[in-house]
Amino acid sequence: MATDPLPVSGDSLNQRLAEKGLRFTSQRQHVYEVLLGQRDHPSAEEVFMRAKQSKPEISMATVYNSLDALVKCGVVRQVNVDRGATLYCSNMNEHAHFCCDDCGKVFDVNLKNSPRVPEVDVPGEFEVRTIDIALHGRCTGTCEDCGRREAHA
Amino acid sequence: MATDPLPVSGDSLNQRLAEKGLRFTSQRQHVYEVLLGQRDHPSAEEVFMRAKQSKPEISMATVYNSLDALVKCGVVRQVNVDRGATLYCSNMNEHAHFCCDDCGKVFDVNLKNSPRVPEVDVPGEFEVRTIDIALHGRCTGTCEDCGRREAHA
DNA sequence: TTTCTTATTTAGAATTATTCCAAGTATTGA
DNA sequence: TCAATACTTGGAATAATTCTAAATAAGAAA
Repeated sequence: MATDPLPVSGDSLNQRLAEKGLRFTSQRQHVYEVLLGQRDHPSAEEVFMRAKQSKPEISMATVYNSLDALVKCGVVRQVNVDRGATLYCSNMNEHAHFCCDDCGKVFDVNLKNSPRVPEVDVPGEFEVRTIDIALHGRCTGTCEDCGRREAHA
Repeated sequence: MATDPLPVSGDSLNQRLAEKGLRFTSQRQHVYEVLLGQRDHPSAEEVFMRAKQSKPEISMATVYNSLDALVKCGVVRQVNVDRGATLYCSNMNEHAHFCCDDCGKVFDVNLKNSPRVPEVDVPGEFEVRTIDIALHGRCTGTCEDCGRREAHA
C-alpha cells in the first residue's frame, strides 16, 4: 500500500499518470514542481499564484485539474482541515497534519510507532485505501502569528 | 480529554455553552436536536433544510452560527472529508470516519484497540486538543448508490 | 422584576472556493 | 502522419461560507 515516499519526477511522473490513464502534460509537471519547490500546504489559489510566476499562461481550471491528477496518481495528498479551501501536500511519507485552530497553519507531524496507522474496525464492505489523520489544537510558543486566522503554511 | 459521549440536552447544553461563554438560544437547541434526530453527517445546507421543517423562520446564518457554537462547546464534530461542504456529526464517541470516494457517503467506524488514538510525535510547541481520522476508499457491496458522487449520509 | 449590556438572529449582499463550458491545442496510439 | 480524445483556457456559473446592519433576546445587575 505504501507508495514511494520520494518525490517523483520527469519520466516517473509520466509513468504514474499513465498508470491511471492520465496524460503527462507540461502543466501537470509544472504544478507538481511548484508543490515540490515549497513543501508546505498551499491552497489551489496559492498554487495558482506560485505556478503563474514561471508559467503566466496557466489557468486556475488547469491548476485544479492538475492537482486532481496528481492526487489521483498518488504523488500529492489533499488536506481538508477546516471549512476553508482544500490544501495540498507533496509529502507522501506516512504522516499526520497538525492544524492550529488559532493561526490556521498546518504542520506535518510524524506518527510514532508501528503500527503507524490506527487500527480501525472496518466492516467488510469497506475497502480502505488511504487514511488521513488531522490533529487540531494550538501551536503555542514558536508561532508569532497566533491570534489571527489566515495564513496556511 | 474524552468528553461525555452521551447526547447532551436542555440544561446540559445550556451549561456546555455557558462554559464557553456562549448563550443558550432556542435556535442552537433546535439545531442540536435536528442533529440528534437523524444521526448521519449532514452539511450545513442539509441541517438548514431539516431545521426549517419545524422552525421555518430560522436562517442559514444562524445555522452556521449554531453549528459553530455546538462545535465549540464540544457536543458536535466537524467533518472535513473532501472539497465539498463541511459535514457535521453528533456522535461524540471516539470514532473515525469512512468516506466512500465513489458515492461520497460518510460512515462512522470504530477504532479498535487501546490506545484508540494514534500515537503521534508532536513537537513540544503543539498542544493537541482533538484528533480526526478519516479513511477513504470504496464502500463496495451493500451500497447501491456507488457510481455517483453526491449524497452525503 | 426592570433595566442594561451585549450576544444572537435575520435577510440578504458579498466573498470565496470550486466546477462547468465550449473552443482550441496537445498527447497518445495506430 | 493521422485520428481520437484528453487537456488547457478564460470566463461564466454555481456552491459554500462569511459579512453586515438593524432588530431581538439572553443573562447580569440593580
